[in-house]
This record gives sequence, C-alpha cells and structure tokens, in this order.
Amino acid sequence: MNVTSMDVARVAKVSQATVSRVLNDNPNVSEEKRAAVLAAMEAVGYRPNVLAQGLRMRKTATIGVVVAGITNPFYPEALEAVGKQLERAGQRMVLWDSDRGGEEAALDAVQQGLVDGVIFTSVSEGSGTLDEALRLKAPIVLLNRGSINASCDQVTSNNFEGAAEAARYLYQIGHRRIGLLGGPLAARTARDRMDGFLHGLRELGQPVPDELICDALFTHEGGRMGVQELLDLDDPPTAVFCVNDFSAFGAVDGAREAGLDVPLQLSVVGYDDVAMAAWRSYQLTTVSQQLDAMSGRAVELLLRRVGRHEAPVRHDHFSGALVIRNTTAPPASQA
Amino acid sequence: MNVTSMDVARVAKVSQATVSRVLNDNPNVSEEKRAAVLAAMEAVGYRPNVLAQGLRMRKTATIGVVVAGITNPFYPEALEAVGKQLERAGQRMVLWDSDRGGEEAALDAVQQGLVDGVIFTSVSEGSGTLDEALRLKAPIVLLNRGSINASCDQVTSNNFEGAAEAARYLYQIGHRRIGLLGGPLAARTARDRMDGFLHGLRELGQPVPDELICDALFTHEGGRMGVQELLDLDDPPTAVFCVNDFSAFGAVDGAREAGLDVPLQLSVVGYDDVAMAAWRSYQLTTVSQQLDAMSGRAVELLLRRVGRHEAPVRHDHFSGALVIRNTTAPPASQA
DNA sequence: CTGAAAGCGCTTACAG
DNA sequence: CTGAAAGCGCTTACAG
Repeated sequence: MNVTSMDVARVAKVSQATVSRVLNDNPNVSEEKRAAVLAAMEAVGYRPNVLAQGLRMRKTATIGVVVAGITNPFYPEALEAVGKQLERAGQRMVLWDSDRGGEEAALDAVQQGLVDGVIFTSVSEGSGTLDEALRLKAPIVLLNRGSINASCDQVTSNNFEGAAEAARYLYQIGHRRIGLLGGPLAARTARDRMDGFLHGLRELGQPVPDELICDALFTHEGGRMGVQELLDLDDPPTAVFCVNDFSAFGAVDGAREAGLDVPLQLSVVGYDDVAMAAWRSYQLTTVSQQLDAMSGRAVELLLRRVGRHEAPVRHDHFSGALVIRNTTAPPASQA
Repeated sequence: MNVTSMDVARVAKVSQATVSRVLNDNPNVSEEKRAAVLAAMEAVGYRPNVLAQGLRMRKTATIGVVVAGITNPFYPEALEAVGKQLERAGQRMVLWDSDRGGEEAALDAVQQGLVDGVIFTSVSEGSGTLDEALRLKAPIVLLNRGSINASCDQVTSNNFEGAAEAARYLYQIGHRRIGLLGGPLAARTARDRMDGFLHGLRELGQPVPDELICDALFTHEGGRMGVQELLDLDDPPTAVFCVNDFSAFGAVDGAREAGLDVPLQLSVVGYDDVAMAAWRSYQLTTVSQQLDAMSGRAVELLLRRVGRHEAPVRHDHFSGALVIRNTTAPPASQA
C-alpha cells in the first residue's frame, strides 16, 4: 500500500513503465534493466497494487462463490473442491452465504468489477437480479443447483436419476411403505431428487401417499423433525429417502431418539455422499456426486466465460452412484 | 463495469463530481440535482466501480479470513459467526485455507491492498511473513489461535483452563487411566489444551504416562487412528480427552469400530462444542467456546485497527464451559 | 529496448 | 451549491 512502482523505478533508475514491463514479463526489456528492477523490487519490498491492476486490466483474478448455509456439511466439501481448482488457476475466492443476502451481494460484486465471475451453489429460482446480471453478460455458473429459466452455464448431478435409483433399491430389498423427506421447493436440486424418487416408485406401481411426504428443509433439525412426524403416523414407513445427507443424519438421529434401530426398524438413505456419511456412527447409504469433477468443470466453464463472454451456454450433467452402507436393510417383517 | 459515473453525469446534466457527491452522501448537493442524479443512476443502471473507489480511498471494505482445513466442522461455524459480524459491518469476506497456502496468500493480499485486514483462525507459529506484515502495520487479528511471539490483537478461549476442567471432571467420576489425543504442536490452541489437560491431572497426582499420549492431527481420521492405538495397549485407558471435537468424533467412531460401547467402556471428551456434538449419534461431552462473542470481538478489533493503526495491542480471553453429555461415564470397574 | 503520456473510474480539495 | 482538475497505482499503445 506504500511502496509503488514509481519508487521501484526511482531506485532502479529506470522509468515506471519499465518496472511495469518486468512485472508483466514483457520481453522488451534488456537483461540489465530487468535485473536492476528485480533487485530494486526486492530492496524496497514492492508489492503491486492489485486494485490498480484490476482497474486498468478490468479483471481481478478473484471469483465469488455463494453457498446456502455453510453449516450444511456439503458446502465445506464443495468449497474445498472449488477452492482447490481456483487456487490452481491463480484465482482468489470471495465467499457469500445466501442465508445472509449473499445472492444479491454477489451479483452486485460482479457488476461492480470486484470479482470476475461467480459460482452459485444455490439460486432462488426466478430471481430477477440473476436474469438481469445474465443479460449484462456477467460471467456466472450454477454448480449443483440448476435452473430451467436462467440461460447460463450449469453443472449438475443427474439428480432425478440418482433419486430414482435409490427408490428402486429400497423397493428391491422389500420396502413397500417408503417416506420422503424433501427439501425447499425453491431449490431445483431438491425438486429433481423428489421428482426422481417419486417417479421411480410410481414406475414400480408403488406411488407414495401424501402423508408420507414431509419437508426436511435440507437440515439436520429438519430431518429429525421430519422422521418423527412420519413415525407418529398410524402406519409409519419402513424406510425413508432424504433429499440430502445433512437431513438424512437428522432422520437417523430422530429415529434413534424414538428408540428405533437403524436400519433394522427403519432404513434411511441420503444424497451427496459427504465424508461424514462414511463415519462409523452413521455409515449412511446415499447417492454420491462427483463433486471434484463437477467443481473442476464449473471453474473451467466460468474462467472460459470470463475470457470471452460469447461462448455458447453449456449445461453439463454428471452421473451419481448409489453407495450402499449400513442404514438400509430389508424391512423387519421380512427379516 | 460499463456504465460509469460519467455516464450518469451526462444524463443527469451535472458534473461527474456531483454524481460522486450524491454517491457519498455529501450534504453539499441541492435537492434538485440530487434527485436528478438518483433518477439518472436508476435509469442507466449505475453501479459504482469498487476497484476505483478502493484505489482512491485506500480501502476496500473486504476482510480476509484464513481457516485451516474447512472440512473441520469447527470452521464452518466460525465462518458463519465471523461472516455474520462482517456482513453487519458492511464488509465482504475473502476466504483462504492454510492447507493450500492461504496464510501466505492472505498476507500478500493485505499488502497489496486487496483486503483491508485479515483474521487468522490458524497461524503457524513463527512464520516470518506474519512478523513482517505486522511490522508493516498490516491490520491482523488472531482468532482462536494465539501466538506468543506475534505482537498483534488476539482473541482466544482460555484453552488451558478449559482442558484442565475436563481433566478434573474425568478424574472426579473415577477415571485413573486417561489418554490424550493431541493436535499439531505448531498450533498454540492444541498445545494449550494439551498442557492444561496434563497440568490438571498432574495437580491431582495423576500424571499421564507417555504411552497414553497420541497425536490426532485435529481430524476425524486422526482421532480414529489415535484411539485404536491407545486401545491396543496392554493396559488401555478408560477415558480419553481429545483436543478438538472433530478428532473426538473420530475417537468415538474408532472405539465403536473396535466393538466398544461409549461411554460404558470408554469415555470420550472433546473441545469446541460444535453443533454436531449435540447430535443424538454422538452426544459428545465437550468444552464449549463462546464462538459468537469471540468472533464479534475479533471483527471489532480488526475494524478498529483498520481505522487507526496505532491502537494498543489487545489480547482477549473468553472462558469456556464443560458441557456434559453422554460420551462420559464412570469407568466400567466402578459401574 | 525505453520513456512520456493517456486513461481505467473514482474522490476530494480548490476555486468560484 | 457546483465544476474543473489532480491523483490513487497501474498498463499499454505511441513515438522514438
């Protein structure tokens, strides 16, 4: 903030332009001058002012990321994956949480030139501001949270198919009364998983009655309350599919609180395959997502768009895989 | 990035300076002009360029935060707490992970004027770069990770005392052979908790033999490996204190994998009181930190320092509290 | 190869 | 109250 390229120029006895040239690896600098500049930089402890560079170059080498509730264990993993890619690409990351107005803030930031682009891992469907930013050609990609309306790059799991597979699996091991713990309908991810699950069961001639469908809000507490509601039914389900792992942990915990054994008295399946899912105390059956590959793609698409805005819109799907662990078993009646 | 204050000036038929004045709520603007400018801004969809403002004002309203392994459930909670405070103060947050060179990067960023200050929730003791940044008056505060050497604002829990209390509690309910699952010695937090624990037991005439001390690396996997090592001893401990919750979950899981009942055959206590600690499947006995208060203080200290660099250095301590749940019980021999 | 100069988009004394 | 102008720290044509 203190020593500028001008100072360096002074001690190196060259023009400020030359300092800038060596900074930018411009070949048009003689070896002597380059050496002198490098030495001077070292001597005075020069750090280029990133703001000034950004103002001049119209880019900042920083990318915004918005998550929805960082306390959901899915997000730290997503941030780690995205962060790794961003770091590799020499980009910084600024973080927003949509639980605290992050969506708007991020959109503002791209338009203010503070970040070169943003990755949304959460979008409220039909937000006018997103559409507007897109119209203004702001580089934006949606990761793990698609949107039908928005015409921008999107990378998602095949949530519908993954959930359908989970449905088939539960049916196949003998369950006939299966509950669904859904997520916020504003989230396309939640809707796709719910739809896929419902579809899978319907195809097997096993439609899910309304009483077996609860909203678990994507959270542990939601999952916990959700199962308890289901368990209070006159004819409770023998298995429950949760729209994400976070709420599935809640469902397992809720069932255990009610004194049930998981999976012997209730099977639970989640979605995401977060690291915790493999922990001994849960060993959750779930659907895994290719988070690293997805994050890599998202960063790649975004950076491409930061370069040339006119690239055609892409929508990439990655497949998921059912990971069978120990929260699922045939229903007690069959055991 | 496109429409500038010049454009606004043009349509409002005023000078660019006047546009800037209304932007900055300068009282010296007539009501008519102000209205005209506001209308023009609206009409052209103006967003001030934050980079230019930052360059001029020498501040950016963004704060850097560095965490050590965002996958540790403590960090999302810390980020949420810090983020809430930052948001309230109108500051943005850029995030770095020290697992991927974030410490250096953040230090660079303050000096490049990219962020106004940085909150470290992780510092490698004796990093020369930190000292250098401090000498250059960079606004820096250490949150939850003190350092004896660094002369900068620090806000920490009273880790030594909290750990000593955990030790006393285990002794008091009857344990005499107690293991310690430590963390990286480079982290002052880990050292203080280890020291406090060891001290507490020593005072009770119950020094901990070396064979009962393992490093659990602050991670789930570390905790899991750590207990297994302890459990393989000829005379295994009946209780174990873990230096953070993340590794304590691992310890519980490791014990369960070994077929032990927690707490009947092994008591486990953690540190942090992360949300998960209260979940049914763990119900971990642990030491809570006043994370919200600590985060608030850290932000406050940092912002104060961003304003006037010469404020005297402060080092604030917050007390912790033992939270007794269900991973602790008297040893089997006494039950 | 190198320097003087313009300009990125703002803010803020400085004169009216 | 208001405008013209300087300057924040860079990059990059433009002339040599």
